[in-house]
Amino acid sequence: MSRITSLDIAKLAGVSQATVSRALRESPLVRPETRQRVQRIAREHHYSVDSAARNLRSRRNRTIAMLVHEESGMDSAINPFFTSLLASITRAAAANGYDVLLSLQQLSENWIADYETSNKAAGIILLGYGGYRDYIRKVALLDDAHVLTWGPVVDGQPGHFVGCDNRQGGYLATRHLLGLGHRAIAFLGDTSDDYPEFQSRYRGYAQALAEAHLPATPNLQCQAPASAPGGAQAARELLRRGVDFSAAFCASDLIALGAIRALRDAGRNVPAQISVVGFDDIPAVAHTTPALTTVRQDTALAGAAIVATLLRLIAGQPAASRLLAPSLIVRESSARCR
Amino acid sequence: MSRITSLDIAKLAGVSQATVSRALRESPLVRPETRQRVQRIAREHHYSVDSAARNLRSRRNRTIAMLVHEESGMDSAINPFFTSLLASITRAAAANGYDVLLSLQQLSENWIADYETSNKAAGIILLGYGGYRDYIRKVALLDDAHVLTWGPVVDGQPGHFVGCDNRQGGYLATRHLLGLGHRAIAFLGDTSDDYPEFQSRYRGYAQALAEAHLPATPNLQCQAPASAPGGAQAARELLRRGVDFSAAFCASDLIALGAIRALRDAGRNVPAQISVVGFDDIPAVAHTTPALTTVRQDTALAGAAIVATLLRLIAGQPAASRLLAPSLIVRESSARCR
DNA sequence: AGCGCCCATGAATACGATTACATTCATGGC
DNA sequence: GCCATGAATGTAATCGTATTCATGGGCGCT
Repeated sequence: MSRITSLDIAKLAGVSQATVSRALRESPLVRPETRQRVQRIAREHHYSVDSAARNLRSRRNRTIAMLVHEESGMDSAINPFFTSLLASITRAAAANGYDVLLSLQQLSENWIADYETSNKAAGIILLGYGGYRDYIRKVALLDDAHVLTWGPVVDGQPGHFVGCDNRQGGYLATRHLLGLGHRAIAFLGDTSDDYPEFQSRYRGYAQALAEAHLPATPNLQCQAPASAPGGAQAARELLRRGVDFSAAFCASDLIALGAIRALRDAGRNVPAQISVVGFDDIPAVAHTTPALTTVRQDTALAGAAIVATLLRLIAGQPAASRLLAPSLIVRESSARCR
Repeated sequence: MSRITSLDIAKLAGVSQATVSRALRESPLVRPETRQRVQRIAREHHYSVDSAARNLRSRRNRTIAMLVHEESGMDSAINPFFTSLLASITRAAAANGYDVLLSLQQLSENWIADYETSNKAAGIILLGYGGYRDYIRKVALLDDAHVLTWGPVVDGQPGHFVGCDNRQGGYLATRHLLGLGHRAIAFLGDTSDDYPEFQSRYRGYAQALAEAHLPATPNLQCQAPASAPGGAQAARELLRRGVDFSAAFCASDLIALGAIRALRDAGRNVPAQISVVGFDDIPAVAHTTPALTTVRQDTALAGAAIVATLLRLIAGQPAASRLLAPSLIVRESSARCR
């Protein structure tokens, strides 16, 4: 017994296969009465269009691929921030009638071939490739591909981007701490070229300090890998240096969690003695003790913007890169400076 | 200029299109020399097989769909535990040459039609549908579909399942607390039929108590929605009752985070006065203060088991449901009873 | 009444691969 | 020396739908 096809439905409905195809696609070419009858019969027989045949014949494709960058040595966790982004992208795609293909990728020369050339997806979203600017540039130059990258928008760089205004986020966080009376504010995060987002956050931090006529002391800045252990290590390093500080702006929530950890272990109370601000607003940090003050990237908005932009690219329309405004979420980990 | 096809490659290589197809599929029918030449030419021209045509003609499909249940009113976060499961499933699928289609679904009558009937995927993985047993049963009876559910295995229930041994997890957690000298141990979690996993965890809890000749007092049990606010609310309710307890086993990490929150707000120190154990080992809880003692579900193993089982189903081979053993991760939130 | 036009539908073809079947050529056994 | 065998490749049918082109019938207009 083989699969039921549109031809079977056609026979059952007493029309031609072409009419079935048209009826199911809501074509105005078919009489409403006929359309409804065909649709009813199709439904009753649990028929649904074979997407392979449809894609082949129509030379179109309602799927987008989400490639999440996977560090080679990394364990099985996706960056928690990406989780909610991923969810909202999926939702936005579904709202536009698109399916989402998920893939965790290490850097590889030919995934474009694997996805778009092979007609598996009409477009590609890159998550977490921030540190691979050269790579993205190369991809952007393949103009038969539709690629959108989540990440920092850099003027003059080829390619299409949607990202958070990280500089603005860093600025908001630091202004918040300044407003609480803090003057010695540390920055924890990796500012190497591998993390352009962190660089922008640092820039916002420095800008806020400059506006308050404070120098961005190198002593107060500490390289931290983007993880909780990294944050803990950086905080310990800071304490070891013996510099005085009453607040820390951390380039990610995970760094902040680790830092709080290390500070408490060293007998410093957060926020009573030291205020801490994170970045991302991952789900857990609203419920930790103390609940984390952080910068929220609006993932629902981001997902919608990403999908909308990619669909424009796919449709061949011009699409501008976009920067989304983050917002400050004040919770308990930041307090007035003694 | 149209897409490059296998026919173009055939002309370039001076062979027939059929030979190209065979060469690219590593068929032993084609002479190694020819095969390599064809492959080289295909590579040089960035050719890759059109998956729509391939799927159509071969009536096969190397894609599996992951349907994550989405509560109607829920905000944009996927249950954090699913994130890592999702990652490891994707990884396991890729290792077997399968792509993964991700979809967030509310309950709907015809997603089977949408995915498998329409030939978008060869099989379906259900995540988070634990509370919809009737639904799953109905799906299981459609034997032209290949559906695997992550969730509790119930004897005699139709369908295929891979899940964590929740009872065993609850048992381990409770034994751990008993071993620390606790006698009044609370249970926080929704034990209604909507959460069969939580029911099992509760059963393990009750079993451990019984073995220690302790009753499972209803007073010590508190319904908590599966979220941090739910956990906080349940903890407050428990305090309001005025029952004495020195430890709490929470049915999920989020509940535990909320409970710790509420306990601290009420002036009870964790773990000095009250020990708390969670369930899931979501990424953040290793780094909170205090770091959470919890039951870990091995997601890497789970992902591999899920994919392996589903592929057996797709291949038409018999596949048994599986229960995976969880393990206890002792951190700081549990301490010896005073 | 006759002409043309549009609306609804049918017939036929094309999408790009996989695969059953046919063909060719060399080899070996007798 | 001839036929059977098998390896390597070519030919052609086929997968299920979208779409182009052809067709017929009803309707308005003169």
